[in-house]
Amino acid sequence: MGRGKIDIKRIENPTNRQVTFSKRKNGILKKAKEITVLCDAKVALLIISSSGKIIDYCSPNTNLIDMLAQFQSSSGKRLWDAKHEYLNSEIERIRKENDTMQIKLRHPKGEDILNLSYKDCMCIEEALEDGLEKVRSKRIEKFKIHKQKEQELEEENRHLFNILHQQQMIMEGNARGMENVYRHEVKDDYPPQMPFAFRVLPSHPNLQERK
Amino acid sequence: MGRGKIDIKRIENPTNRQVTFSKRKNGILKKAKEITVLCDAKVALLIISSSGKIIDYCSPNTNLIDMLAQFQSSSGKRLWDAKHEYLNSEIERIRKENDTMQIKLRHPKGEDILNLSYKDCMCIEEALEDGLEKVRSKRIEKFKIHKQKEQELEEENRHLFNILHQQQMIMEGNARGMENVYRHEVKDDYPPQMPFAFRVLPSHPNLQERK
DNA sequence: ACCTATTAATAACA
DNA sequence: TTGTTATTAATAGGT
Repeated sequence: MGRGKIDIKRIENPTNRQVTFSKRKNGILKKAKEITVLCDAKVALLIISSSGKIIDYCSPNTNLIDMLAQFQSSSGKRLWDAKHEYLNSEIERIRKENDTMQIKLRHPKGEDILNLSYKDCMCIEEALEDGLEKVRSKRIEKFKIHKQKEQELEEENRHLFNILHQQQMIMEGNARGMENVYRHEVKDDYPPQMPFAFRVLPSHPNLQERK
Repeated sequence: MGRGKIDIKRIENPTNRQVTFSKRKNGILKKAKEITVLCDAKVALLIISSSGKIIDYCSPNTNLIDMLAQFQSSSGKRLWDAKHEYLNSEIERIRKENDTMQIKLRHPKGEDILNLSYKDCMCIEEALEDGLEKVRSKRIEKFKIHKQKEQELEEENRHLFNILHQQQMIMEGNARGMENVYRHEVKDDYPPQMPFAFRVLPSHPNLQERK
């Protein structure tokens, strides 16, 4: 059909091929639409040209997913089922792992113990004793570190307090017009308008546990 | 094209519709094959007749899954991606749950403790003390039950032993032709050929823990 | 299934 | 791309 018969083989001329693709694509699309209407059929059509252009069609009374699902279930061929099955089995596997852990998490709380064997019961008890000992020793270790830090901070505080006190003595003396005996030892120039209590606060913040 | 022009509307005569379906189906299939060869295109075609017959075609240089995947990724339309994404997110969610539990399972063993806060450390220690107490009391409970069962079995064993011993005395007496004094008290008739030791075994099986 | 008159599709060209 | 048209291909209706 056309000005001459053609062999059904790849059209080498790219322009020609492109034109033929465009025309025949329309032809197939038309045929697809016709068979759906004439014969009450469902058609899904997907064409990808050599240049990568994608044309798709699906009968209006259905959709691609449904058609593919129907194809899959009735032909037994796998499209996405295989992957779905894999993912589902993976979920089931992890869920089981999860359940096992859930049970293991209850044992240290003393739950679900009675239906265990005496031996398993003993194992849990021993594990708890062992764990308790470890936690306790580590906690004590932590406590010692905190205590040491506290001592260091107190020391530092005391030191800072002394320096500030000294400085304030000088400031106050200076304000009254007295001789500046230790001027060279102090670098900072605090405004002397502030009352003493607001400038020196030897409290102990940061010794409490954060977070 | 044909002996007369037809309107593109549903063919009501079922036989006619079926025949037309068959012919046009072949026509579309031929066109699909031709465009693949002529234009170096890829075609996937799925036709389902009104009676449920499924016809599918896919260009030989590809396959349905690849074509659909290509369609999916380039058109953005969801075929199976949506479900895959859901399943994947579900897997991730459960995995995270899992990881959290893994960590929680390590704490009662005294692991991963040092990077916790002092407060959390104390919490774990207290939970362990509490759990240990519970497990221990339950274990003791179990032990008491076992002990009681053991006593009962020992009692029963003793009783059975006594009966058997009595019976054997009678048997042996009988074998020597002595008078059967307690014949009416014993119902079972043991063959007296066996030596004493093989017949009575007052050992204590089943008192060990099974499983 | 096959036949064939008739319509539909399309190859080549513009 | 789109349109035209000579020519081939598809197919409706009948067997």
